[in-house]
Formats: sequence, structure tokens, C-alpha cells
Amino acid sequence: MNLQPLDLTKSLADDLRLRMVILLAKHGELCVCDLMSAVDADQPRVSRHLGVMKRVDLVTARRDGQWMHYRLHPDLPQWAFAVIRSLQDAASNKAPYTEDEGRVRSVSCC
Amino acid sequence: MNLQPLDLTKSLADDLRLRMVILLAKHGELCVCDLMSAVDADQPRVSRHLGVMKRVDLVTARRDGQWMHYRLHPDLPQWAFAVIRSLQDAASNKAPYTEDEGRVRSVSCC
DNA sequence: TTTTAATATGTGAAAAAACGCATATACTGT
DNA sequence: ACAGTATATGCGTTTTTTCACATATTAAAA
Repeated sequence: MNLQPLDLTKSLADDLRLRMVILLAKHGELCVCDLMSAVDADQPRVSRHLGVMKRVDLVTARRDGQWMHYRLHPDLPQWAFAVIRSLQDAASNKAPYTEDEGRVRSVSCC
Repeated sequence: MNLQPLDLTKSLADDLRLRMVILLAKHGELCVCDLMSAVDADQPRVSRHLGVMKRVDLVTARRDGQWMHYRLHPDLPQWAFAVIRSLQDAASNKAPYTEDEGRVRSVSCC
């Protein structure tokens, strides 16, 4: 695990990625199709952004048949978890994060 | 104060800005020339990045004669302070943050 | 083995961000 | 008023990031 502070801030500096990270922080593990419907974005866009976060070890992927399940990397340093938790707090009562929340579990695809 | 989560993450997603925020978090208030020498960047570059952070109310500026003193906005929401504190933790033993620290107070210009 | 579903990636275009340099502005001291 | 210092900004260029679309990959199912 070699996530640098700037790797984390850059990963979180995109609307879609920030929203997905907040969803992953809350739900633990989600597949690409869950994320697609939650953030209302097409599949290549979601995969691409997940790839960005995977490359810096912010998230990990687990294959389950034809589905890929993503979660925050379990070995993230404390400070990284702390950053994410604080952002999660901030998002708890704000758009578009609450809207994402409403869409995520209701339409679980797998 | 209307700083959104994405405003903060975007502000922190640049090497120079992240380093300056960490310096401001530690030192409370610094003038442009202090920051210039600490991060070893020319004046227009430093001013420009400070301007980016000022526009989203991440920092405030106070004029003191010909000098401008910047600090983190005192009315930042709790979660924003928490994010910054966590990044400060992460930076405490890493390059280039420790190097910045070594250059900041030793060459105070005002 | 062909088809279908889920996900990843190559590629060129578009958009956004950062840069470098010159110049403007604001203040101080003479 | 003038010169000097600190800081901000206009502007064209370069770099970085994101996007859209097509296609590749991988696994399940028929």
C-alpha cells in the first residue's frame, strides 16, 4: 500500500469518483452495475473511473462470475479512511449524494 | 460559507495547493512570499493557486501593508477541517511536505 | 460452440486546468 | 510625484483530464 496524499486528493477530485467512493464507504462493496445505476452514468465511464482509483490502490476489485465487485482498499492508511469518513459526513445531507443513495440498493442488479 | 465537498477535493488535487494548505494548517497564517520560498515556486504561480482556493472560500486573505497574509478560512465546516487535519497527518513524515516545512520559517520575508 | 451479459480498454476529440511571461495594481518610502 | 516592493491578473500555449464511441475480454448460458 503506497497511496500518497496527492493520489487520494486527485482521485476524489472528480464528481463521479467522489460519489462512488462515498457509496463504497457506506455500502462496503458494490458491483459496477450497482454503481452505474446509483450515479446514473454509462458503463464505460464508470469502469474508467474505477480504473483510475484502482491504479492508485484506493479501491480493489473482486471478480464474481461475470461481475466485478469494488470496495475501498482494506489496507488504506488511517489518514485516508479518515479523509473519506469526513467527506461522507459532508455528503450525508447534500445533493447529489443523497440522491445516489436512493438509487443504489433499490436497483441492485446482481 | 458554502464550500462543497467537491470544491475541497478539487482544491487539494494539485501538488502546490495541497502543500500550501498543509503549511497553512500548521502555521495559521503565511504571506505570499513565505509560501513562495517554502514551496519553491515563482510568485505568479503561488498567487494564482491561492486565488483558486480563495474563490471557493477555502482560504481568506488579509492585507497588511504591501503583504497579503493567507490562512484557512476560519469558518470552514468541521468536515473540511477534519479532511485537512488527516492530510496533515499523512504529510508529517513524507516528502515533499517535510522539506517545505524546513524552508518556511527559516526564510520569513515579512 | 455460438450467443448473451458484464466489464474493460483503445482511440481521437473536447474540455479543463496549469503554465509562462508580461503587465497591472496596491502600497511604502523618498 | 517617483521609484521600489509585493501581489494579482490578462492571455496565449501546453499539459492533463475527461468523454464518447467502438471494440475487446471474460464468463455464463444455451
